Amino acid sequence: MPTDLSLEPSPAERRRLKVRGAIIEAAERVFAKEGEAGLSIRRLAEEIDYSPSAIYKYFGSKEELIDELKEVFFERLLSRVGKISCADAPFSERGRACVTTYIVTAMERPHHYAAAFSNVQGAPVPVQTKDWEAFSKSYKGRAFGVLVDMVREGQSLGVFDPELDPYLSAKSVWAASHGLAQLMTHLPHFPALLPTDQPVSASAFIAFHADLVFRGLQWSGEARHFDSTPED
Amino acid sequence: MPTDLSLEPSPAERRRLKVRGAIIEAAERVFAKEGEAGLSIRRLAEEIDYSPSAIYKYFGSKEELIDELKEVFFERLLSRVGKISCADAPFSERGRACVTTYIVTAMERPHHYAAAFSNVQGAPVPVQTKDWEAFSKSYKGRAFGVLVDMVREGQSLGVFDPELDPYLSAKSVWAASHGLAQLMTHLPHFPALLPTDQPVSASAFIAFHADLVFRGLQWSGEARHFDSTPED
DNA sequence: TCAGAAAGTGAACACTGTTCACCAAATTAG
DNA sequence: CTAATTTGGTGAACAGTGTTCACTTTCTGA
Repeated sequence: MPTDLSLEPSPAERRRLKVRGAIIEAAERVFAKEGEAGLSIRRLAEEIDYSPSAIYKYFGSKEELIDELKEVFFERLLSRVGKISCADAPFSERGRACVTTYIVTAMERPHHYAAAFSNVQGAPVPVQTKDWEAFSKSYKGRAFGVLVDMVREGQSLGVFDPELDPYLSAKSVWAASHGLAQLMTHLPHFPALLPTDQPVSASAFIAFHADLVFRGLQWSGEARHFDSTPED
Repeated sequence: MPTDLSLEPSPAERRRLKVRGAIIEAAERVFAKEGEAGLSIRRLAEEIDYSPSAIYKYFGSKEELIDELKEVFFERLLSRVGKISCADAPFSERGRACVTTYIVTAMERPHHYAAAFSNVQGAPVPVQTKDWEAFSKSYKGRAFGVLVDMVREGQSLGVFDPELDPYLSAKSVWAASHGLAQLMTHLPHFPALLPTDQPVSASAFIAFHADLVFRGLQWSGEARHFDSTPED
C-alpha cells in the first residue's frame, strides 16, 4: 500500500489512472457501437495495445468493467433528469421533460441502457429490509427520488390526484418511461409502426406517451378511479 | 425430400419430430431456469444423450433454437391475452385483466420475456413500409391488435377519450405494460421498494399500475390535455 | 436389392473469459 | 546507494463456447 495521504495523485498513480482511463474509453467506444456482444477482453487489449491479461490488473472481470460503463451512464442520466427537475419552467413542462429526457438519453446509448437491465432474476428474492437504503443511494434510486418529488409537487399544486401514493405513482411513471425507452431501443421503427402511412416521429410519440402518463396522475375533482387502490 | 403429401406424419417423420421435440423440451427446461447464459449446445446434447453436432441437423444455429422458444412463449402470451379480451365480463375488468395478464405471464418466464427484447438495434433502421404487414402477422403484432380493439371499444363505450388515436394509445399501453413487466423481472422486489415497511405485493402494484394506465385514457367530458397531440 | 438420402458422430477450428508462472521496471526500505 | 519488494506487463495455458466437416451408420423409396 502506498500509504499516500497527500492530495496530489502524483507520479505512479497518474500513469495507472491514465491506462485505466484508456481501457474504459476503448470499452465505451466499442460497447456503444456493438454492445456486450462485440466487446471482448482480447479485442479491448488489442485496441489499447496491451496484453489481454494486463486488463485484469485494472478490473477484476469483464463484468466489473461493464458495471462501470453502466454506472457512468446512469450518472449522466441522473444528472440530466435532475437538472431538468430544478429548471425554471412551469410544472407541466418540467414533468414531461423528465420523462422525455429519460427516454431520449436511453435511446442515445441503447446498449448501455439495455445492459443496465439485463440481469434477470430467476428466483424471487426474499429480502426486503435494507434494500431501500441501498437503492436510494444508487443512481437509479436517486433518479427515482426526483420522480417522487415531482409527483409530490404536482399534488401540492392541485394538478395531481392527492390520494395517490407518491412512491407507487413514481414507480408507475418510471415503469411507463422505461417501457417506452426499451421498446424504442429494440424496435427502432416503433412509432412508425402503423397501418396508415402518415409517419409519426419518435419525438412526437414520446411526447404523446408522456402526456398519457401524466393524464393518469391528474385530478379531476371527482373520483375517477377504475375501482382501484391496492389492498393486500 | 419425402414428397409426402399424405396427412399422416408417419414413420420417419415421427422420430424426427420426437427428437426435435426432446431438444426444445430440454432447451425450454434449462432456459426457463438459467436463461441464455446457462444454455449451451453441448449441455443440451448431453441432456438428450446426443452428440453436439446432432443438434445442427435440427436447428441451423443456437439463435434459431432460441427464437423458437421465444415464439412459443409469445404464442401463449397472445392466447392468454386474447382469451381475456373476449371474455364475458365488464369492459373495465377485461381491460385491466389484459394488462395484468401480460405482466404476470412475463413474470412466469422472465428469461423468455427478456430474451424476446434482447436484440438491441444500434443504428436506426430506415425501413418503414411493409414493416406493418410483417408485424401485424407476428404474435407480438396480433397481441398488439387486441390492445387496439380494446381502446376502440373503450372509446365507443364513452369511457375513453374519443380523440385519442387508437394505435398510438395502444402503443402507449403496451409500453407501460412492457415497462412494468421488465422492471418486475429484473428487480424482483420492485413493488416492495419503499421507505416505509408496509409491504406492497406484486399483484397489488400491478393492479395499481394498470389502473393508472387506464386513467390516462379516460374521458372526462372536458379537454384535460396537458397540452399535447403530436404534431410533426 | 440397392442407390441415395438422412441421422448421428468425433475431431477440429476459431473464438471466448480467466489464471498463473514469470520477468522487468519502478518504488520503497535500510 | 544498494537491496528488497511491490507493481505493471507478458505469453502460454485451461476450460469453456458455437460451429463445421469428413466420416460412418442407418433407414427408406423405387
